[in-house]
Amino acid sequence: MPKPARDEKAITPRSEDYSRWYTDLVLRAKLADYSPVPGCMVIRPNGYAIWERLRDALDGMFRDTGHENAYFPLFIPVEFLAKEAEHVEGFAMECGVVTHSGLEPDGEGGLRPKGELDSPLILRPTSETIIWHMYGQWIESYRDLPILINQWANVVRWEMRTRLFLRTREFLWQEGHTAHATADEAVAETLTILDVYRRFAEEWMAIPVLTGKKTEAEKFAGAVDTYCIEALTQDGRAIQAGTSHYLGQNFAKAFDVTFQNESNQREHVYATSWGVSTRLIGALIMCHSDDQGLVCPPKLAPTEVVVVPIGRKDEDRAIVLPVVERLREQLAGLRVKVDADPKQSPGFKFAEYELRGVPLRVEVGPRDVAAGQVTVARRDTGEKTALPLDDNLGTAVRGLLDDIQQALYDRALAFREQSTHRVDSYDEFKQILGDEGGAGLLLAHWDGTTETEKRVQEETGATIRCIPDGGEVEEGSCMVTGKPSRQRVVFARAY
RNA sequence: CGGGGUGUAGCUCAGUUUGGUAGAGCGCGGGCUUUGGGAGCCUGAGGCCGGAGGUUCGAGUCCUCUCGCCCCGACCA
Repeated sequence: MPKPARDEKAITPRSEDYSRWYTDLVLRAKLADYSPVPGCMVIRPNGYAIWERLRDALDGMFRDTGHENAYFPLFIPVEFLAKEAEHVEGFAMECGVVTHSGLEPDGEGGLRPKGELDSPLILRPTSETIIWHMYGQWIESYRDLPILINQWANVVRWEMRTRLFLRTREFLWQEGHTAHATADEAVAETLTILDVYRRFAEEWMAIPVLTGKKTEAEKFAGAVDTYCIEALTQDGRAIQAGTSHYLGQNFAKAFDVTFQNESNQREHVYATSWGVSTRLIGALIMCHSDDQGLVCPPKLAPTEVVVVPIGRKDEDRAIVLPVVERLREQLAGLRVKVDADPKQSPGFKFAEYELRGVPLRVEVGPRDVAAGQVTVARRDTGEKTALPLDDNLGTAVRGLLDDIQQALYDRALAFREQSTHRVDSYDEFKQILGDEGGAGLLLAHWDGTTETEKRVQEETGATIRCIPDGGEVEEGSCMVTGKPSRQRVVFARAY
């Protein structure tokens, strides 16, 4: 059944099907595309540009906190994975494994793997094992510590159910791996990074996040403690946006990495690891965007301002284009794109740059020039205002970008607050959660056992997202078992 | 791997009931007219109808086999 032309050009509205809206947006905004290999994605220039901004900002923050970059290989000997018991259990099932090298004709016009490797290699699902193998060779004394290394890399996890940016079989991320002489120092490192992640989410992505500790069931395979930043999407689901792990001496013991301390005693090294991935782009989309497409915070937007000159007749262009040039000078230093392509209509361009999430659009037409102004449209609110074409224009535009950055954060925070519920009984919990879909964050008492946590997950689909930091001590009783609890934890359905 | 669905143009799909020249919308190329919210008209290009076998004078359509993909269940940044 043919729909009206207008509908065919729009993406699926959120109210109709949130998950289709998300996929439509990613594809139509040309952020990413499906790959011929199921579960993998191609990150297209529009999406990769966001990743680059995000990466560069984080990279600066890592450097500011004393870290340096390095690169470890994609291939890991399979026996490395076996060395840390919990780690194996967590990752064995989702490892891609390389068993052959070379190809030969299969006799049917195709190719088949040729030489079987003596020992299979795994594609890193994360790099703790190979890194700790190397650290074992690099660390002898406390004088070699700490080691504060980060790497930007791809990793492979053979997931069964995938979604663009949120869960793919190969994804890009950064993984920090640090080695310390004391537990205190390693824990401090874990928390330093957690704070970097929190600040990054809030200040760059304009996403308010909860920070906290994961439960035993949710923590990283091989960690002593996993800390996380957890965000809330518009459809009321929690999304883990970053994790920072205190690994204790688990990997040092597995790889026998020891150092001599100042009193000449041998001790196992203390470790941390921490990471954020291209999933952040998924979180960004789900937190801010609307039915018109991507809404990108100015600080992360590859293009902050798009200038659309209006009018194709030569006399119109003669009036408009000089003004555009003047604008370009006033906006120097900002990421500005001027789209003067005469083959596309202004209306098309408006819709297109809204789809792509450009925070601010400046329209310059003959009517504006005649009135000594330009028309400025905010992506976050859709609001159009006229700005006088004078020497303050550059300042005004910069001010608007700052406003948008702040407004996005404020809006997301208000939404989170309004979507957070304190619940005291399991009945109330189930009622608020409903049968399916996101239902916000539920703060409830929990008895601290994995059994109860699993039961809640099986019965409601909600998981404990974190035991929040700075949570007030409040004597209570577990909503399920009635056993004592001293703090509320955060439950939600999650991505 | 268990349950359900679906394969026809780049995309979304009609056509299959009742076998008879391969279709529409969007997108794409060219031309003219257009330009303040996804422009209009004209004109083109584009298909091994998932694959193999069969029935038939004739198969997108009927029969058999096969393959791919999608959705739902166990895992997950």
